Amino acid sequence: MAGKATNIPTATILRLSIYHRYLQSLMERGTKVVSSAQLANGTNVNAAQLRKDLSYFGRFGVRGVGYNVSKLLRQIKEILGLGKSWNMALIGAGNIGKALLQHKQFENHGYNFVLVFDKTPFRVGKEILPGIEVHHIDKLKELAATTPIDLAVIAVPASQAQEMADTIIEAGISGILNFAPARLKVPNHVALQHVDFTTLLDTLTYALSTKEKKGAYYNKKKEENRNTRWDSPQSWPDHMINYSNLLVTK
Amino acid sequence: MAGKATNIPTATILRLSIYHRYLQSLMERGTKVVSSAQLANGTNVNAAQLRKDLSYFGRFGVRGVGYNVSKLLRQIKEILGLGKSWNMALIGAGNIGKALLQHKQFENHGYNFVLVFDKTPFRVGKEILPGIEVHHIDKLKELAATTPIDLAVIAVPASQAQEMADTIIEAGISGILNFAPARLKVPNHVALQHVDFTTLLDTLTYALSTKEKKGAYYNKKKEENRNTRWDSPQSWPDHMINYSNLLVTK
DNA sequence: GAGACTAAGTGACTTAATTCACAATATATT
DNA sequence: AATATATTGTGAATTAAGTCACTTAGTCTC
Repeated sequence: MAGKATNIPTATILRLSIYHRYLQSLMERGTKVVSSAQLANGTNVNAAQLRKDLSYFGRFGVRGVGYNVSKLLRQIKEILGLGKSWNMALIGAGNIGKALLQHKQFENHGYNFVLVFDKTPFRVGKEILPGIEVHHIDKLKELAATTPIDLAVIAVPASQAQEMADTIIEAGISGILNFAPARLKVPNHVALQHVDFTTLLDTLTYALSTKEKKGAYYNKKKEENRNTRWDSPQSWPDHMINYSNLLVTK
Repeated sequence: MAGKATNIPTATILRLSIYHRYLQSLMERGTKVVSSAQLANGTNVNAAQLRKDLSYFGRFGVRGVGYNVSKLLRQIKEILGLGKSWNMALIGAGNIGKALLQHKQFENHGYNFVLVFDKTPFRVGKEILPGIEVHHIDKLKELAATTPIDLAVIAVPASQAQEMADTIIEAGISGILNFAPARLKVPNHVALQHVDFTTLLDTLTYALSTKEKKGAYYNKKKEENRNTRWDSPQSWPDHMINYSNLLVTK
């Protein structure tokens, strides 16, 4: 059935974005049609899962044939709300903030920083980049009234992050991408994602530590593959691909 | 039972890191003892889940009392493999890479960039920061032999990311944090995490779009809370906290 | 246009993660 | 030392996510 009202797994949305990106690269390469197996392989996903992910939203393929690349691309854009351009405010003009501002990828995808805020005295009022002035965070609500903001990106120290989030929400913004190492509390209508460097690194060290200590959490299941060498980088044999680095951030 | 060999959910490891950080802040504030309820509240997690997370590794609390902050902190450090310091190589000395190099948080947590690589001619051989020279990526294997590297951070364009990952793995490094917008394939013994800005943003726009269109995916379940106002930032009423931004990256 | 073939779509099943709810065990109090 | 109270630890129940395997519906060939 098309476009069910069933609960859509959060992970599905994330994968949709990944399919989207891969489809774009197929598009650029001039590929017209793609099968669920190919698309799944290119994004490290199970083919049935890909089909199920799409099935939450409709029927986009042709049986016996596959998916039309440009059509599916358009449809995923529609689902995710891409296609239009989104205004973002950067909160925090430090190292990370500045790097994000200069990150080309964002504008290519329709994400544009239109306002920058900080509260550190020596930053406020300065031009952080040619043509981009840093405003005091107190002006957020006022400026957001004239320049509508869809999303806010928090890149301040942990100690200030919650306070910034509250300010952002009070200004009527209801999407937040948080780079500060702190788990924010936001009311239910606000969409929130965390980018948490050290937490991700910690999961890596855990993996490395257990490998050393117990000798291969990994190898347990895959011991039979020992003879299968992986000497040809670029295309690891399928059974050696690491599907295990799942990640959850609340 | 303590320290079971049961399969430990990946999400548990991630939350352990989050508890760890919160415990550190409690420590700094001088708190000696904390209950699962407090700790869970501070990290936006269900108290039973926190206890279960810990139970995979042992029994760390005292019934009727709670957890000793410094003791639990030490034990989580032990589990995650923190405590020692980890050598990292940065692959890609562009905007993001440079920002990561300057990111103080890393050294505070025992993560140190000891080598920087790139392949862009005008960057190689230059000092990207005082005292830090950029090496050509071809030297990775050679230099990694003298300076042991635990983790590699990829911050190159998507088109080069897989190639870099292969090089890294060939040099014997088996932990990767990838900032490039591409899903990498790595053999099973390699631990991998993705930091995928646009994908995260896409999940936010999805949330915003569906809210607009269908009017509240969110409110459905929480309609009864409409009368409960959230006018006091900093402490949103519990039932309004957004627990829904789960995230998965394969 | 009949038969062979391919690949989407999906209900049923399996596996994994989360939450409940209560027994176990500690402290504090009188 | 008996009772009240607090809070952990965990088996059992629940909910959610992922995979299998089959049905359906297209295209292609002769």
